[in-house]
Amino acid sequence: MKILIVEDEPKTGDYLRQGLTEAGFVVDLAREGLDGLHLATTGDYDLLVLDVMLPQMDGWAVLQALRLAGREMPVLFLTARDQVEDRVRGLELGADDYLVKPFAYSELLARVRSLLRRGKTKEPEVLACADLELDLLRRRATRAGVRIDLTAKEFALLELLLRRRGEVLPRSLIASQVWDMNFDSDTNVIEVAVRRLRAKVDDPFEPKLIRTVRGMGYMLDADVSR
Amino acid sequence: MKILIVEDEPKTGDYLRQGLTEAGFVVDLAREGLDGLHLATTGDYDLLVLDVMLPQMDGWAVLQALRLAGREMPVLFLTARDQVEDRVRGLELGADDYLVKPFAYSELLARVRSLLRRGKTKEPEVLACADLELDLLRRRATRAGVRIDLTAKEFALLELLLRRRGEVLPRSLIASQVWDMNFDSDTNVIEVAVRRLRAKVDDPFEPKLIRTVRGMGYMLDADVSR
DNA sequence: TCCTCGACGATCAGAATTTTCACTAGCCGG
DNA sequence: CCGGCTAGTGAAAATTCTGATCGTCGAGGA
Repeated sequence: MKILIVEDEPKTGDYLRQGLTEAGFVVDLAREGLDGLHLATTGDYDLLVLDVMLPQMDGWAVLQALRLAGREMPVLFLTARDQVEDRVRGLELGADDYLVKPFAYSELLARVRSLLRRGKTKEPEVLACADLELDLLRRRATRAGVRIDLTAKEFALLELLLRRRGEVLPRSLIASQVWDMNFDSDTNVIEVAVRRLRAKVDDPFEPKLIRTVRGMGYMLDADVSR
Repeated sequence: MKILIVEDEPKTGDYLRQGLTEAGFVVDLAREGLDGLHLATTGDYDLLVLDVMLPQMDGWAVLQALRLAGREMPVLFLTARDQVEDRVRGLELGADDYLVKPFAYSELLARVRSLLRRGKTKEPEVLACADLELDLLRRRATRAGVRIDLTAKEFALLELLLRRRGEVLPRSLIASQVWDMNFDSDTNVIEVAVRRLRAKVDDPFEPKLIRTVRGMGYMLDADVSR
């Protein structure tokens, strides 16, 4: 798998190159937009990692030119915090996913792998259940059209519940997914987290979506039965 | 590599078995102390994962009997939170490392690998520099004999600094090790974390050990030069 | 059927930790 | 000596965890 990185900032560029190389990809790195565009149109890359902020020719311009040239490989955009609007703009131009700096290495790998796996077929970037929606790209939730701000843990928990909607998720699973923890033990972080999530997502609305399954775990479902 | 787990609590047991199996180990699981002891003395295991709390025959008893029988394989003890005293007791009896429940999967793997790697040769479990000591097992720091309580992040940071004592650690390295983050960006978490660590570890003492290397990063050293 | 007990989950407030933000101080090159 | 950049600082905000207590469901017995 060949990946092209277009990133002017040396540290980030090296970090990306090293990280992706270690993960077994073949990586090229362009330090500025024009070089990047040139390489991207000539070379045979499976994925492009593209910084939004570039001197001279910025990320959008590169992306636009690339698409005009008929190149359809998936593109992972790197954007700085508080540039969420960039994302929307980029999405319209045909970016495939976003990563907000600073980001965790595990996050980077996950996105890259996901993009490569699905190729051009975009996987749903919005999870939904009844009137509850979770936009994975914008990292934002909505219920009945009302925007809901979620913290990292809340987001992770809701994402898990939505991805496995209709299934009962045992605490141990939730713990291992959301906390990377083995739970045995004497803490009730999960209950508290569910409480917080409910307060935002269920309390002000009907019907209640997060259901407790006694002795088993939690389930998210729009089912009206009983 | 063959590992024996002795754990009565089904969830934890299954979690451990599954986790270690997936990591490529051959795993046996005993549900109670006596079974565990029997298997451990008969079978040919490279490592024992032993819960402290067991019905009938508890972890210490198993360990003791095992050592009496001349079995010298490394032992990883599982203890519940707030049982730090258990640790001391276990250490005296010849346990090799501890894991406090609940624990992260990554933590488990790290400990297991480390124990297997070093075999019977215990690697230093206390890092030190001048009169500053960091006890990795008890997760406790000490300076000039004074005990210092550290938070998770503080501990991780200090451990990193101590492990690479005398080296200048660039921010990007610290970020990737302690935060698993790519830093680019506009936050100063590292500065703040260093500040907090200094407040505990350096402010009340002399000489100052954590040095700032302008434009480069941070370094921990007892060097008196300049 | 109704009651009681015990286990499990819910809830809340407070504490601890971590992050963000705004501002200050210090170093370095010109 | 003057900016301009880098690091230090303090305080507030945000998030997460802990611990205590309360409520509720359901099994089993009266």
